[in-house]
Amino acid sequence: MKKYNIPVEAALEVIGGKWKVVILCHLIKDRRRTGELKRLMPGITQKMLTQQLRELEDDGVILREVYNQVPPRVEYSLTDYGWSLKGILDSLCAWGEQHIEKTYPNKEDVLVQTEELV
Amino acid sequence: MKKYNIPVEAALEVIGGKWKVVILCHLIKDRRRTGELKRLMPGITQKMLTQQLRELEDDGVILREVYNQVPPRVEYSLTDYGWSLKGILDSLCAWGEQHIEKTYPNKEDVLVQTEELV
DNA sequence: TAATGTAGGCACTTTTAAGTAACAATTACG
DNA sequence: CGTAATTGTTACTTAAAAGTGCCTACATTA
Repeated sequence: MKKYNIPVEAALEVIGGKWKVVILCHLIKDRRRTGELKRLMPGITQKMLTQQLRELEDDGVILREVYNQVPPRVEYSLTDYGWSLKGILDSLCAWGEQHIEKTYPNKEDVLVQTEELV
Repeated sequence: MKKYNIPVEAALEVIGGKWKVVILCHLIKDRRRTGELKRLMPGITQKMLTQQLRELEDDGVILREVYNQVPPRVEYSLTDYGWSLKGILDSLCAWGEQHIEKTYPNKEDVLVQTEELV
């Protein structure tokens, strides 16, 4: 069984890694289907997306809903437990914004325009 | 120059990875010297510790102070900018605690007793 | 004189994370 | 009948993160 030295490590195991926080930040705004998430995250590969979504699902923070259609339609959303991360995610997003502003004079240089993709 | 799709990625670049949040959680309680941090984080190697501390220093969230002594004495502490992460770190720690409680019936099984090390 | 304690560097190896590419399933549509 | 659309799997490869072992410096202390 996994051992932690301090409790925060347990949180990192759930939302750690390169993609999970980003995925959750999108799902906090809206439920999304797979293809939408892929478009919102131009860098991610199909494999990584599926893998991260599975792990988040296993940890109980997101819900995967399959609609019986062809072509298939799968939607992801936060569970109640996932919503308990809202405070953290909001703070992280806000901190990231002001960090960019602090670090780069004009954030247009570092921020890819994604709004259009939403 | 690094490009982000959403601002939160900038935050992850500063506090992402396996160790940085843990380091910051310790420094938020107290300033620490290198050896203390190493004892508080039994899993970390000297190399990783130094490396992560350097990066945190470069990002302006921690301060490295060298005392001119032999054997050397180096102390790390949060900068003002580092303190702006307090909300996030506190929330993460709290979430980790309740996640352990939710996930494991008795947390003694997963939490290594570190209190004695402090 | 030789060992101790502290912080850290460096070269190298291993492990883990992430990326690539090809393929499956299914039905509507032209 | 062949193709597009959507989600996902699998085997393989590459890149990044982390770990290992050995080395330095130097005043103090035994």
